[in-house]
Amino acid sequence: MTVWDRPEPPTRPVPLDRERIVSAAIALADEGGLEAVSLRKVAARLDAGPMRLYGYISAKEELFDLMMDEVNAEILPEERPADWREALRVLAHRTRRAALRHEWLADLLGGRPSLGPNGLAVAEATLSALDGLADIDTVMRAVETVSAYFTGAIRREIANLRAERATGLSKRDWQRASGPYMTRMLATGRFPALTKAVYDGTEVDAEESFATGLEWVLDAVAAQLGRPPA
Amino acid sequence: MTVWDRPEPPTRPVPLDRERIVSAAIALADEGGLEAVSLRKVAARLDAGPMRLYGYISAKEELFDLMMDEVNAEILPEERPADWREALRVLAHRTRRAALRHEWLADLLGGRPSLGPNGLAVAEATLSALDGLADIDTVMRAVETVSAYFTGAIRREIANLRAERATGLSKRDWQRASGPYMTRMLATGRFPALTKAVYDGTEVDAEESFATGLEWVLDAVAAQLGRPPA
DNA sequence: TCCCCGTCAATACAGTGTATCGGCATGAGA
DNA sequence: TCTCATGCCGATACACTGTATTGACGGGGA
Repeated sequence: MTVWDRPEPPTRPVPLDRERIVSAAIALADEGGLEAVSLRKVAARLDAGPMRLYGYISAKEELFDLMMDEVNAEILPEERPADWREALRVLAHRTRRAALRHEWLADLLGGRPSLGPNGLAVAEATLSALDGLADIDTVMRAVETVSAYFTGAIRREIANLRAERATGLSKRDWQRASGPYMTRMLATGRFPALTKAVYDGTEVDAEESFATGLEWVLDAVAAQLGRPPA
Repeated sequence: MTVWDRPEPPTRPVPLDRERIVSAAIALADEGGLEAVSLRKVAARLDAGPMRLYGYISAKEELFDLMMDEVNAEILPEERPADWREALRVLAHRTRRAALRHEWLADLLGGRPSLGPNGLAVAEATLSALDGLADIDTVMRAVETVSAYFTGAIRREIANLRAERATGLSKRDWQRASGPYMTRMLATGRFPALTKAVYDGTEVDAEESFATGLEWVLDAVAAQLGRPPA
C-alpha cells in the first residue's frame, strides 16, 4: 500500500442545509415512493453520514413535514385569482397536479397539520379569498369542507392509479373481467347496484371526475355564502 | 439434565386463521397505532412464529387490507335507512366513529381501494341507496364526492387530535399563545386572514364541524339529483 | 412399515431509525 | 505561535423490521 494507492483523505464535509436535504429526499420519493426515503439513502445522496441529518431534523417524520412544506410552495398560486371560487378551484387543481407529479404526496395529504411557512401561506391564500364574504366561522367551514373534498379525492385517485399500475388493467376492465375474485363476488348477486355500476358506468377521465365533484362542493359553499349568518 | 428438568415438548401449534390474525393485529393497532403492528408482534400474540403468517397473507400490506375490511364490517349499517340522504349521512358518521375507535383507520382511509367483502358491501349499500335517482354516472359521482369529503375530513380530524394530544393543547390555544413558532409567524403580519381566523374563530366541536360540512355536500348532491340527466 | 410431502419454526439477511462515543479539526485564549 | 477546549461528524452499535431460506418433524398414503 504505497501512498499512491491510498486516496486522498476526504475533503471537508460537504456543506449541508435543510433545502439540500429536502430536495434529495423529494428526489428519492419521486423515484421510488415514500418508502424509498431512508435517512441513510438521503444522506448518501449528499455524501454525508446518516447521523449528520439529525442536526437538521430530530426525527424522520420531520423530514416528511419539510417535504410537504416544499410542495406547498409549488401549490401556492403565483397570482391571486379573481374571485373566491376561482381561488379555491385553482388551489384544488394545483394540489392535484402536485400530487400527480409527486405521488407520495397522496400518502401525506391530510396526515398531519401543515404548519410550515408554505403551508401557512396556502392557508392564508385560501382564507383571504373568502375573507369578508361571510362570518369567520362559515368561512373556515367552507375552507375545511373544500379541502377535505380534494384531499380525499386526490388520495383515491392516486390509490386507483397505483392499483391500475400494479395490475396492468384499468379499474373497470379489472372489475369486469380479469379479476377472478371480483367476477366471483359480483356473480354472487349480493351486489346488484355495484354490478350495475361496474357494467353500465362510463369510464370517465379522472380529472373530469375530480373537477365535477369539486364544482358541486363549490356550489354548496356558494349557497352557504349567500346566506345570512345564523 | 434429568427428564424432570426438561419441559414437555410444545403442544401442537395453535390453530390459526385470518380472523384470529386480523383481530390480533387490530388489537395491537388500537393500542399503539399502525406502527405498532409488526408481523412478529402479531404472531407472538398468537403464540406462533412470524413466518407462520405468510400462509395467510403474502405481505404485510395485505394484513392492513384485512384490517380495513374488518372495520368495514363495523361501518356497514345494520338496517337500510329510509332515504338516500340518510343513508349517506349514516355511512359517513359510522365511518367517522369507527375512526375514533380505531384511530389507525385514518392512516389507511383512501389509501387503497377497499375490495374485501365488507368493503364491497359498503359500496353496495351506498350505491343502492342512490339507485334509480339519477343516471348511473351521476350516482357514482355523488358517492365518490361524498366519500371523498368524509375521508378527507376524518383524516384531518384525527390528525388534529393527535397533534393536540402531542402538544397537550387544543389547536386554537396552541396557535394563539403557546407555540412560539406560531406566535412568531403570525406576528410577521404576512398572514392577516389566518390571524383573524385564529383569534376570532369560534372553537367548534369536531363532530359538529364534520356534520355541517357533510350536510353542505349532501345539499350539493341533492341539487344534482334533482337535475335532469345532461 | 416406510416414505413422502406439507407445515412450521429457526435461522439468516439486508435494511431501518436512532443513541452513543471517540477523534479530529477548528477557533479562542495566552 | 502554541495550547487547550469545544463542537461537529463519522463510525459503531442496538434493537427491530419484513421476508427468503432451510431443515426437521409429523401425519397420511402405499
